[in-house]
Amino acid sequence: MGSTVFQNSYIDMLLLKILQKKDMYGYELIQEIENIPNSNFRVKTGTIYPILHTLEKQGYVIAYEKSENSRQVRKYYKITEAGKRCLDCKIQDWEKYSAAVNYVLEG
Amino acid sequence: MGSTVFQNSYIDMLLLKILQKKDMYGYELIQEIENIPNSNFRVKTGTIYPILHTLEKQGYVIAYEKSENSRQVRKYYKITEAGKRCLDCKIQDWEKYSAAVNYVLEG
DNA sequence: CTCCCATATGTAGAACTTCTATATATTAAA
DNA sequence: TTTAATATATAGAAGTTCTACATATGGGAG
Repeated sequence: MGSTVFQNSYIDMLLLKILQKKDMYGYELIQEIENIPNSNFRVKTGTIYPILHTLEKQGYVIAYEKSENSRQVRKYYKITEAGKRCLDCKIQDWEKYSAAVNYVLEG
Repeated sequence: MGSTVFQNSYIDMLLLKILQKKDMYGYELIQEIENIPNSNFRVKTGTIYPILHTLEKQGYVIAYEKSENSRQVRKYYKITEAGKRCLDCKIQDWEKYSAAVNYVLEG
């Protein structure tokens, strides 16, 4: 089955994990990721919006629009139960992957 | 500059790290990676040989042919000083990356 | 001896993921 | 009023890995 271990940067996992804490809109997620301390992470809009659309198609998040105190409408994303299960899988994959990499580095 | 944090699966790093321990040929490296315990890593010949050729062009490894006790000629790869410096950089990148991912997962 | 499988290296093209570049619209500040 | 930050979006390029195939040697089974 899917041993696509080496074609996975775990952005999806990070997005789902962040959304597990609270609903956010795309632009907010970009800043959240770029503000991870000591990371220097950079995610482009051309990366994140398509990923969010895909996660939505897969049923891992649900999108809804919300306008706070003005006409400005933002598209919020909420993690679903399926998304939480998917997140658990991806976390397991990550732990297995990072443990294996660290095994080589320490061996 | 290169903040391409999310397009790096660290196969190069693993190869260089393994070659730091001892010289190996391509097929041997594949088995070495696939035998990492609890990893399920799978690397295809179509992945590893081009990467080795690239590492060679970059001057991070040197290739030499060796035939042990028969006509069978194998292409061994040896890490260079530049390769060792590159490895140190990649390890630092990995540690930064994995620490940041774990920060999100634990946060 | 011959067939098959594991070993061993290699390449072309597909597929997937992320980046670059651009477009559009709103809001706040200079 | 014009600039920058906010906010979403898409097309096409670039980078990385995978699939599939080609080729060749060596060892074991029959």
